[in-house]
Amino acid sequence: MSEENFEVEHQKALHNLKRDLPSDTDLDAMVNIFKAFGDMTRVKIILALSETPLSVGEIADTLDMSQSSISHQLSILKQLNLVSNARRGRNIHYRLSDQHIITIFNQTKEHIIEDDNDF
Amino acid sequence: MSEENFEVEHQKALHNLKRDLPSDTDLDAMVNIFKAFGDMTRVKIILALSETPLSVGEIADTLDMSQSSISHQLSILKQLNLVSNARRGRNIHYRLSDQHIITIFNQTKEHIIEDDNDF
DNA sequence: TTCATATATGAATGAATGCTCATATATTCA
DNA sequence: TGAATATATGAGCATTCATTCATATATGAA
Repeated sequence: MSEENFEVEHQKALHNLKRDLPSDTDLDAMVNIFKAFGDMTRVKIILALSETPLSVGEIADTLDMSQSSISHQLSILKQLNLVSNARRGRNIHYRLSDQHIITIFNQTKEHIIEDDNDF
Repeated sequence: MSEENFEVEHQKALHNLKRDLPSDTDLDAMVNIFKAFGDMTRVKIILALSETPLSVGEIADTLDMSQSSISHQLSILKQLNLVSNARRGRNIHYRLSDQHIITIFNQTKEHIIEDDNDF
């Protein structure tokens, strides 16, 4: 494409952008999910749950963190429908609510790996 | 699977978890990328750049935000190799450095959509 | 070189957020 | 029912972080 054509196309795209960009309301759900993924504790919880359902105590044990902290984080993940829970005898077991989550994690890992190849 | 077998498998998985969970160092890169995605401004920047390369000023204009704010956010995205830049005459044009990013966004959108179907 | 334009950057500030501590709630077992 | 165990929750605190403001740097035009 010629330089002039690039400019023309660029201006067209630029003009449409402001109109076409999703609104805050539309993006909110996505941003909130990424916020949830942007914390080491929550990522570890998710990775653990991707192996097997776990009780709050088991997660706290596995991650060497307080019961309270894990419970707080689980409530955030639950509110976003990233995990679900169910009582199982004396405990409450949490599980991933959607396998998409792991796909997203893997995709991100791939991005990082390709990045490292730049050296 | 019987209840007893479930318990046995569960205990095995639990035992392996602590050993197999990636370390903070391993997860750091991923968490940082998700942190970057967990901000409305940066998400909008990325969505805009997915349409066409843009200068700092054009992005600020499109998002109705200050030049300084956009520049700060771009420097974060650049440090994570999510965008790259190149001078183009008087301006500096930024572009997405990897199409993976859009794939991740779309995957996340799908998660949200499936979620909504629960009602 | 001098002026104008585009971008980057450091400090300051207010808001958001993760953890802890104390405590409330809920379930099981004796 | 009462004690023990598991989980949830609210307040407080320290930290992180996004934006603003002021200013520095860099390029192009005259």
